[in-house]
Amino acid sequence: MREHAKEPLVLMKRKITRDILFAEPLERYVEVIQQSIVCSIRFLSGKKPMRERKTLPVSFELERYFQGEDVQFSCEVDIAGLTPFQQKVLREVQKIRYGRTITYSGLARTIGSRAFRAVGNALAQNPVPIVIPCHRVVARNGIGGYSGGVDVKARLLDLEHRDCQ
DNA sequence: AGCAGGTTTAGCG
DNA sequence: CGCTAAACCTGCT
Repeated sequence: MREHAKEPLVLMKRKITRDILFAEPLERYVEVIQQSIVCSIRFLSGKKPMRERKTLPVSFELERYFQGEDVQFSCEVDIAGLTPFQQKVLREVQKIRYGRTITYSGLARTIGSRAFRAVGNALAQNPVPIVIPCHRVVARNGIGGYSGGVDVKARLLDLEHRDCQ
């Protein structure tokens, strides 16, 4: 199969920092990548022990978050590459407070749309899970989906909920 | 245009 | 209650 996809020509090489930290509640490693001021986060599936590396401010914030603390993340996120609709969704998600949840359809309503499916799609584009708490968006009858794995979502919600009680 | 998606709702067993 | 099917809206080929 041939691909003639036009690659965006981003050759600017900035300093890239890559941290690794273990999230107890998730029983999983989390990778934090930051170039310049923008960061991205993803969950690693590998289970074998890795060397942790915590240098970035956001890494320490995440560490506190995983200890059950309501953390205000300071890291700057770049969602300029996303569509206006997707940006709208993610910005709205940032307003959801710790321990609270909203449904896909409810979130769609607050941004003046009925596109609950598109909302889910937009959430899947979130480059920074947890910092933009897309796990707090749940299905009307159930937990809904999660790009990083539904079990991760469940553990995140559990972490926030047990702190709330 | 056509299709699929981190849903939702209704309809039926 | 559990399952299936159609509908709604956006984004990617």
